Amino acid sequence: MTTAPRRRATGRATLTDVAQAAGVSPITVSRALRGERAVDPELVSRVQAAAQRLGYVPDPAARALASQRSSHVAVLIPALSNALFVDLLEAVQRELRPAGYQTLIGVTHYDRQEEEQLLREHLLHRPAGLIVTGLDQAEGTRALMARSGVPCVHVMETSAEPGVFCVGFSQFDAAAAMTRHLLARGRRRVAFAAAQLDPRTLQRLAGWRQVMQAAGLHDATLEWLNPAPSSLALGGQMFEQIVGQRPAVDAVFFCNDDLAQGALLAAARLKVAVPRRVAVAGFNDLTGSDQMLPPLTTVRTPRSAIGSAAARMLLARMRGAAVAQPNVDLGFELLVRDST
Amino acid sequence: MTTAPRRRATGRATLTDVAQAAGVSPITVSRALRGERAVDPELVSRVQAAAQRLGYVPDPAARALASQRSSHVAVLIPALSNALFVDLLEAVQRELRPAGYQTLIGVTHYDRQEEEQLLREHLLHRPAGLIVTGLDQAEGTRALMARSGVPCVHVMETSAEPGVFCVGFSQFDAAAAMTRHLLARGRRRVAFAAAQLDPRTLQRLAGWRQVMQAAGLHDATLEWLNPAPSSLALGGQMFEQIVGQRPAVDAVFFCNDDLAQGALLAAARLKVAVPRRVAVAGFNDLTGSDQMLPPLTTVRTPRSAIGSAAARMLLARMRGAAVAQPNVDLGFELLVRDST
DNA sequence: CTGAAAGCGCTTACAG
DNA sequence: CTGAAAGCGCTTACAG
Repeated sequence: MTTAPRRRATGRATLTDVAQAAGVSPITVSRALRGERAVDPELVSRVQAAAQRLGYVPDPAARALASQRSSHVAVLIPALSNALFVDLLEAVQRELRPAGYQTLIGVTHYDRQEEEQLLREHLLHRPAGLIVTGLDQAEGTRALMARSGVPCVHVMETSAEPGVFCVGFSQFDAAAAMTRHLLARGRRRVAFAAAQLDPRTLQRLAGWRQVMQAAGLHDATLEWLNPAPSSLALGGQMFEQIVGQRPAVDAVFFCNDDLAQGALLAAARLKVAVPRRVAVAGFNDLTGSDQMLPPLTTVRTPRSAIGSAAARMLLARMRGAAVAQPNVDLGFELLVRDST
Repeated sequence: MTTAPRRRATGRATLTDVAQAAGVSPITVSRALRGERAVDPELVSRVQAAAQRLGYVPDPAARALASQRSSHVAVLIPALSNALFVDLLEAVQRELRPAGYQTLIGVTHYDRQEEEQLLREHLLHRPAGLIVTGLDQAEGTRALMARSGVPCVHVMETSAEPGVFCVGFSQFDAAAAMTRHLLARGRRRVAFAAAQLDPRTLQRLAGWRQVMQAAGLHDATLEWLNPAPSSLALGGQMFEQIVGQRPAVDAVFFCNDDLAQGALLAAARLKVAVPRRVAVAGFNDLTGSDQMLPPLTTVRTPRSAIGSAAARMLLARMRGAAVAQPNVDLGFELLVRDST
């Protein structure tokens, strides 16, 4: 017959309960359960059995207080309204949850000040790890991150900078590839239309620009940049303006699929033939792009794979393991459909 | 000249530091800062000044350990891929963050078992509050919630059940209103097309059914139910099937806008005139519905208002305040555009 | 490989 | 209205 376990106020078994049941000291239970340091295999199994029997689950608050490190991972993303980041997030959670980490989501709204403020708040909770979008943090943000010593992984971009851990792909190359595709299709006046104008959008702009310049086709009137948030409605407006004001334009490369989808809808409304009169291309392959009329040519970006890889890299860093490849480029795929 | 504050290992000032600086006991600092119980106003301001000066921020882990309650609020939603819940979430965070609570998001994927598992995990962290979607929890989930004693608010539906706190609207009434609108437009064979088939979708089905039956127009062949997740592609397929197999149908009421958007795109592809030959209606007024061709008639649902109100209600419950109205109905709005 | 001691930074009763 | 004591449930050095 086993002794009835002592229970704390909340009714949950404690480390001490397990220790008594297993006939060892609490610290041994702690070590056995965490798999830290060498513990006699026989004791380990005795402890595990006792923990199992008592339904023991470590108290995250106590653990955080004693170790000065919580079981939270903070993930900073620009927006939840962009399906891109939802995919990223789901992949991150899928890796982190089974490993015992809780994901705290911070939405920066594409604002570096808000990002810094969010980071500051999250740091108070001593997160075990950090995932942040992009590499373009404010001075203060970088300083906070460095000072905190919390392991961090950047997502969506790549970097060769030493000491920086990141998983992403080359936004520049992806945009260049799409631009080359349009030129290969015989298009000459390829406009670039962008909204939001966050760092990754500007990298795409640069990729487009370089290919256009190399082809001797670049022209400032082909750049349509709008700092407003990306949306179907804005894409429609931009498209209407472009074909209205620059009838010679024979292709529009939008920096994001929602803009391109809006453009396709506007083209139907305005009876502008796509791709006959003007080709339309997007970026990211968001939901619905394959359903458009015509289906949208776009760039498929590996955000789920990025989320998984970043989470696994972070997991390694959090347990102090070495990371063989600190800069992972997951590439992209040109998805040629009927709109170009 | 002020004494240099003692600092803990992490470099952060502690409650004791503030107490020394203010010349009071730690417990008085704790009470003064939390505004709990009566503390001499003069001491309060002295404490606040000291805290300010030392840049004191309470340690969430210590607080959670001592009080057996964390500063987390867990929010359980079915999916992040439905823009509806993203809007809800953003509103919730907007209320909770300034109040000092962190939001932990749990995605159930419309699965009651997964919901129960998620709740179980979150409960280990002793959340201060809980927001859950709908009222249709599994037995075990209900038991866990009741036993935990954690204040909870349900969202998206309404309930008259005593002891249940909820903020939402009548899914049944909203669907009934849309159906009546279609009948008022002279439509007679109004199909109802739904995916996912979660509880709220089934309530909409019931609303449609009741109006159709009351009008003597109900017919089982008008019900198109598909348990697969809702998507543009599925909406297109369903629309194609309906007009193909039931040419007499003169309206299709989709349970969600993404399905209806897909239907509109399919209609364009199939050259089915909307609304002339068949009217199309949706639900939720998601992004893009106003950009469709023709713009989609739908029901605008107040998810942001629901998120804010639910968060405020939870805030009241967490501080032990009485909630005057435990069952808040925020209504809905029929948005008649050109597709009906 | 294992343990006794101390401590993480708060809050909860219990006194006065 | 204020405080001294105890404790929340763990982990971190420090010994052996």
